[in-house]
Amino acid sequence: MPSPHSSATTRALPADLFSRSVHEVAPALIGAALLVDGVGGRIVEVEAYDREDPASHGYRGRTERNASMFGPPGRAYVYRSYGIHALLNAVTEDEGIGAAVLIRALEPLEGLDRMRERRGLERREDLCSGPGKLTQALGIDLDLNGSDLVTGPITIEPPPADWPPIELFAGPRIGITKAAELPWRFSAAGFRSVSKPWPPGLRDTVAPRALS
DNA sequence: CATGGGATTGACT
DNA sequence: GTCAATCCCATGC
Repeated sequence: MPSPHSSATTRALPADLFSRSVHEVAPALIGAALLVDGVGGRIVEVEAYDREDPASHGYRGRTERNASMFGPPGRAYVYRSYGIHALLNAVTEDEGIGAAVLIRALEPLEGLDRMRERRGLERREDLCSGPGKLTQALGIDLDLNGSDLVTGPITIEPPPADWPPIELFAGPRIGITKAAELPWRFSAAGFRSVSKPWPPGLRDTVAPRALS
């Protein structure tokens, strides 16, 4: 429920944010608000996939499935994982370049009742603690592949000013076998909603970067 | 054309 | 800890 005096909730992301390097966009999205029709929360975990990354869907070029990854920045790349789950990415960098940020976890903040209905679960920390869980909780499916992340229905906005600052961690990505050593997973410290805990000794703090 | 693996999750031993 | 659910795509014959 944004008050008319709260510029923080209506402030836009930098217009060119998604056109920047995926390695800049990924940590910048930690802490941002992700919403679909009033349901969503704060992004607490992401991973970066760049054009030269063997683990990226874009690595071997454009296919029917990954076409939106090569489209304009600031769009959604939604694909079906393991034949079952829909996973959400934010497309980055110039059109023609396959690079995207996988959204891996949210801290649920808005519309928790609808999340619980869709997920068939009660516990808050289980609602959005994984890339397939958050898409189910927010009702994101393949029909939103290619949709605009600024105009919606899926929107990503900067964190409202009254949300506390976040301590950012970087570490290895999850669930991949190729290029698994690259520290391109980013998460917010102190949230139970991250999809998996950090292995001890495999994390480093990163200075949070302002969205400007 | 057949096969195998994957940016996952939930149920089960 | 193991395993099955099941779609897209890469690889190899």
